[in-house]
Amino acid sequence: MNKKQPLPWDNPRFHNWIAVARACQVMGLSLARALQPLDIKPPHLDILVNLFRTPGISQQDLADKLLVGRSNLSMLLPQLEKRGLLVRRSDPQDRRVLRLELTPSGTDLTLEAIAIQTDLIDRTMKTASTEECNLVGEVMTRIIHELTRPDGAIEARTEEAERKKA
Amino acid sequence: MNKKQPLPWDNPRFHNWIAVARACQVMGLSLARALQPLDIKPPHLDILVNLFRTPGISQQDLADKLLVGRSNLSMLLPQLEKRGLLVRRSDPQDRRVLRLELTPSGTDLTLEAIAIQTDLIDRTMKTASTEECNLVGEVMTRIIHELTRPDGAIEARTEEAERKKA
DNA sequence: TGCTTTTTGTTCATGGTTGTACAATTCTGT
DNA sequence: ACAGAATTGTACAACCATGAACAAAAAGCA
Repeated sequence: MNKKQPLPWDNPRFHNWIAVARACQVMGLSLARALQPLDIKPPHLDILVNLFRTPGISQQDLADKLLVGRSNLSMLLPQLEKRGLLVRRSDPQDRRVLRLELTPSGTDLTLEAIAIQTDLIDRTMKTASTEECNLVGEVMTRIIHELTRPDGAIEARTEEAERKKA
Repeated sequence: MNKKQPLPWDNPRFHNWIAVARACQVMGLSLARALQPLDIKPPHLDILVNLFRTPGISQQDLADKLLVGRSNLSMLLPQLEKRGLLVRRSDPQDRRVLRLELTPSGTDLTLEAIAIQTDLIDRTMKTASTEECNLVGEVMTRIIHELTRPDGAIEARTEEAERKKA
């Protein structure tokens, strides 16, 4: 039954990717800790940064960008709105969508959070040269493109997505 | 108030790290999908692989390796044990600890899952040469070491951890 | 030995994420 | 114009992960 299964510990792609995954995990934990003083978590930061760079985006488009379910944003956004960090304005052109925008205080908080994140990344990668960083980013970009191709291994097999194909 | 906050979009360390984070996210989603036929999820795979490579490990040591809370394993392990994938044998030397070990069928499933993961990684990184992979792993390893230093930004600030310092 | 402290695993309340079901709105094709 | 399909956001139940509180066992120390 075992159709030749050599263990992959010596496979360069395999074990180096494992290092990538672990680095992401520890970076995520460190970021969560570094953001505690601002009382936000990494998912909130993702939202805020996207709103900063793309004001007026809809909840659905934001969910697509972040690769999370839109129900997730339906829970998170009202909570950030109550904190006065953003506003959800109904679009007169299409009354289904809510256009998202940072408030001034939301923009301030976002800039603070970005500074914290940038500082963490800079300190963490201080031993990597610009050329090394660019090569890493190059490899990662190819991975992302490979996995997000239309036939890629990424789309969730939900009923809604199945119907969309038909 | 704004003490010079240039936006980091052009900072090589910053934007290349963002690519790393996104690659990890899409790879995690893809792995979850690829593992569906085996009815396990990435966290289960992490557990199984560690048990495969370190038989007889205790729950606490496993939690430390995986960087998750031990209460998490207290929920997950009995469920994997009920599926017959592993056994938890009480240590006669120290009757507090439970020694974890894969069953034969657990080993089989682990090998299948590793094959699936290896295949996914190989396909995804096929455009990256061995040298590129090794450089990526090198950079990631330095990041991990930087973040897991004793004074690093990783340890959770829990009451238990605070007491340990005193 | 006795007493305190530490360690291990479990239980439980809390909060986060997901997918599904649903109402409101817009689009499509005839 | 109008009925059916598609899209947007919400509500909800299920599942996962976490930290705190706890009981049992071991270790440290007088």
